[in-house]
Amino acid sequence: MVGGARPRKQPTIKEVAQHAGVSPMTVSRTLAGGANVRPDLQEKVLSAVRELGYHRNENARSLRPGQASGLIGVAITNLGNPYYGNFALGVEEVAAETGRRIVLGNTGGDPARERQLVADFLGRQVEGLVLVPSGGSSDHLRPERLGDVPLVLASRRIYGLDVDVVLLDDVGGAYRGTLALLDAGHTRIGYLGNVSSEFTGARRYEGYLRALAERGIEPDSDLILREHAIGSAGEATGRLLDLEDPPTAIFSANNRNSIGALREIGRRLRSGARPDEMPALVSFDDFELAELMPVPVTVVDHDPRQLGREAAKLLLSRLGNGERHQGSARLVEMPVKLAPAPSP
Amino acid sequence: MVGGARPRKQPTIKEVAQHAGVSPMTVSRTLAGGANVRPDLQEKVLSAVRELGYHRNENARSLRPGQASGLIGVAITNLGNPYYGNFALGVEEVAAETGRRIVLGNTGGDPARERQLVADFLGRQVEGLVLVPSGGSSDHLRPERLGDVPLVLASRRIYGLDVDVVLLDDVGGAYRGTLALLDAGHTRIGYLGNVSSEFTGARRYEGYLRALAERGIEPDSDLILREHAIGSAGEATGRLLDLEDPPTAIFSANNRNSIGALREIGRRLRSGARPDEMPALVSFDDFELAELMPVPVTVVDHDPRQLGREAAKLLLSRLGNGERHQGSARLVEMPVKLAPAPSP
DNA sequence: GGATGTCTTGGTAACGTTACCATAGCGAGC
DNA sequence: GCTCGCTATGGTAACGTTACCAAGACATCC
Repeated sequence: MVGGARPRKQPTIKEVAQHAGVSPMTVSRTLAGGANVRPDLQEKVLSAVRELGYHRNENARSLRPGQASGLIGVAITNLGNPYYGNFALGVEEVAAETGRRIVLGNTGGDPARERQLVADFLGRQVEGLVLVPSGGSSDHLRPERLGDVPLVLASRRIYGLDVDVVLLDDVGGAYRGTLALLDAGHTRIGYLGNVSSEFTGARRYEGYLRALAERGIEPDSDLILREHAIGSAGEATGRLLDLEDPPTAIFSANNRNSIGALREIGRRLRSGARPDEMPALVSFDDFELAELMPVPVTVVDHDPRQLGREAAKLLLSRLGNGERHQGSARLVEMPVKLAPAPSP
Repeated sequence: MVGGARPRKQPTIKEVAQHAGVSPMTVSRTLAGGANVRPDLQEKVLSAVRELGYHRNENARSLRPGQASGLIGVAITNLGNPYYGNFALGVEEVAAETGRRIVLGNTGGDPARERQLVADFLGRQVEGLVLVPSGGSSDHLRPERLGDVPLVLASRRIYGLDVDVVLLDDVGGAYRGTLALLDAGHTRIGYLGNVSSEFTGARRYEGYLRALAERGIEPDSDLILREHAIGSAGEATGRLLDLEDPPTAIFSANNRNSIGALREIGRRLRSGARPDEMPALVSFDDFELAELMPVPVTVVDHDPRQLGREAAKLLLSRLGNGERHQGSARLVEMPVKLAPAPSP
């Protein structure tokens, strides 16, 4: 085993041709399906391919005019977050169904990094871009910069940019989640807001307000914590619970906030607080084992993978055939659903 | 806005050259750093680049001999799982630090899909491969198939394949987790096994057995459920709890099993079971809010992102400079740690 | 048998880029 | 003034691939 054959560089079509005793064109034709190539030659070619471990050089292939690269550029803010992981998975699946691959970049929410990634993707001749925007300037996404490469935005839209967008039904989900608390008899409902994404944060807040308004309840600014300055969701929850007239329920606009809130609630219960003093919780974003929590938790559930699939489908429809699909920008809102909540 | 400029195809270096009134070579040199190009021409070139929105065609660039593609192929089993999402993030980060990008494919654990992805990656001239193997034949990973493209395996190793591997310290983690239960006075410790990955499953089982052996406890086959035939972790937990002499603690070999076990425990508590009748749990794989669970949960915590970073570093070290790093295969085991456990 | 058509094969050029070579300009040194 | 050396610029070829064209082989049909 030791000192075995040196790794060889990838063989070219020329070498395969030589090995099979035919011209490169015959190899090319065979690999393209074998039309108008004698079966015996095809076999010779295919066994040469197997023997040498040959793979067509896709980069060289995509160089030829009219040949697409088969790459989709995907830039998301945090791959480690299961939400975006599933989103990327959805994009990957749909891309794979058409034989395409994704080049993936993590922006970490940094606009500079996003610009860099987009430039790199364009250099790699991606056929399209799927992007979870990081905020900041959107100059690098203007049509004259992207040329003929279509773009789909996800989770967040950029005003003034006329491109396809996929979003969750943030407003509807927050509305229905809040309404569920109101229907259960709660009238003092805290709002735990969104630091990470102002756009979805604003939309979810809108849903919360709409539900309150519908029941004629005036929003109480003491109960609404959506500032960036808040140290953590746990701390914010503590502030809500320490109010003179604390909320009996909390609407939490995202996963991170929900986890923080539950941690704080857990701390207080361990310190001797009575369970019926603790608020019920509605969480935008699902999380596991919600049913085992010490307070009733309702989740606004959604499917980020489906969101990714939808984004990819929008993108692919813009690639279509030769002539670009020229329809105007579309906005897709994916439905969310309330998971059955234990009564408060 | 409507009927605005048609999207143009990506400009070429030739068009930039024409626009700037120089030759393509001067453009190329300018973009390569500008050595031996008059400053005034450089400026002309750069403004033509900006004006046309030009990006170098990396595919064409990588066609030239000696030029690397800057792509790393990454194939994982399930991007939606935060474990693999974070793993991929780690690989992406390290790749990005050297200006490389990752092409990502999801195998879904399907060996055929894995073969297909690897072939595609090779066709795209990736500089290296990072793979979470799906099992099945490994013919497509033999050195003569990969040529000069280095491979790093993660989470699972393939015997007979002499390549770099990164693993968690599965044995040690399971050993220490089980030992913690023994130290807390448990003697009947159930084992909830791994369906998804036989390799890590076997290693974790080994750690469990080692801990028992060290304390002179004979493993009881009634307490050990690691068959594929088990319907679900919840059902398996039910079987353990329904034993005449049920375990007072359970070691669960992965996240999925832990969640299933906790769901079953939750069901029984809601049906009136007494909390002190329920087993303590040690879970290999962290999960959020473990501290809020109705039974004491200790987790064997680890950092999949770091695992990904390590995998990428091993890979990059094989790329090094011109001549391939020829050292023999390395095996890296990433440390895990026990999260502080509430006493049982 | 000759014209016509179909099938098979190979040569050539081009995709976008840059290493290499050639050339021109210019200042320094004798 | 002539060479030498250096800088700046451009032309050419090649990377691996395949569309297109040309040409040969062979069968078909009148």
